[in-house]
Amino acid sequence: MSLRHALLGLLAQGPASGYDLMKIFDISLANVWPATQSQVYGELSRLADAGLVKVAAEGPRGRKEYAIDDTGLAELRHWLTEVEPTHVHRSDMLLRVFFLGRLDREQAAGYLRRQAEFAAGRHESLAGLVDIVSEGEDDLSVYGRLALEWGLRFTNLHREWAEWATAEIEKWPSPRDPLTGEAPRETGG
Amino acid sequence: MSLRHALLGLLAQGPASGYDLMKIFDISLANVWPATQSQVYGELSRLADAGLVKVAAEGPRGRKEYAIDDTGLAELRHWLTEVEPTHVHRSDMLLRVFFLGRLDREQAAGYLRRQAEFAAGRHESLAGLVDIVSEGEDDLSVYGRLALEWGLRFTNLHREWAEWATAEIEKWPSPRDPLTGEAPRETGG
DNA sequence: GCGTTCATGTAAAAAGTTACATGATTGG
DNA sequence: CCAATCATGTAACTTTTTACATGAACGC
Repeated sequence: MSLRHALLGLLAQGPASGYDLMKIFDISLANVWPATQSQVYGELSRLADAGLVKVAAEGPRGRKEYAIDDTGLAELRHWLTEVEPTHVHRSDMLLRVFFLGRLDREQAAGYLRRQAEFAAGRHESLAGLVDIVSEGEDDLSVYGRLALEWGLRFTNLHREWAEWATAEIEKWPSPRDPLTGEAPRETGG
Repeated sequence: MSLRHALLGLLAQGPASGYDLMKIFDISLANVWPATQSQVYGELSRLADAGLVKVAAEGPRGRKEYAIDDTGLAELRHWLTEVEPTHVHRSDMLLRVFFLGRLDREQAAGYLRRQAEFAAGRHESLAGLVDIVSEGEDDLSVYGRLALEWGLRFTNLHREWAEWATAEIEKWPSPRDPLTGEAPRETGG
């Protein structure tokens, strides 16, 4: 139920509408916990039903400003201090790696090279965030910078690993056909 | 639809039952794409309905051995070469980091220290896999070793980052209360 | 007036989790 | 014969994705 806690965490900074939260989400939390508009609005309703937040004010265009309640704050604190992170990672990028043996060596190396390039680009775009985020002294900015540092290290690891893996593959001499040196599988199925 | 492709990828190595696949999953793919028994059996049925795999043999205890079809192989190759990885990461561990400002400095540092320990433990358990996995010369082992290297680097990054972040927090002098040096928030809500 | 931004929702489908249910076969 | 392993499935629920639908208010 992390989306729920993400919303509680943001509302702990101060009241906000679903629309506001969605924007904050997109610029700050999307890298660690993406959420869609439809999810955010739905979860806010459920949060209000459960009494963890309440509609503190209504504005133009049906705007509802939500504020966190004491039960919400307690739940947030409980989640932060008592609930072990799940540490479940899914990566379709790494999943593909297991099956790279279905491709010939060049294609497999190409895949990894593209991953290195992707990671380099992602690293640059995160690096561009550093200046923007370095201003704020609010909790979200201060702690967000720790998460950003994680992102910089991660994208760097990603690139380095992919470059290493590319080189690794390229130095294997077509392992399954030592006699001819030919690649065992070609593009056509 | 990565689960589908994970199953196709495993079946590309040779025929297997849902039960077999589940075991292979648990020891090799679970770190990059966890799946439950109920998901595997369900997806195999759908895969068979879609004509990407077929039941090649039936054994004792209702065992169904699935084999990949040409359409399945084509779909696997298409996924490997044409479909961009989504690069969507969810981490409730990092999500919590954004909200660490709700805790006092010691609690926040404690959280990060626990993450460093967790990562160290995970690293050790992956390192233990190296010997086991270093034998196989089949595709899954050969390429799985690349993924394992990723895991070793990742857990190492995780630990280093968490240690860095702990130190970072500990050197902040209760930033929101420079006059008294007292922590601005205490444990009680 | 008109385009942009603000603002909220619903519906359906896909994916993933948890729990339950059932029973055959094998090895000691 | 009995425990462990093999083996498959269903049901209910939660979470996430995608698409659609609607309209008010603001600024120029």
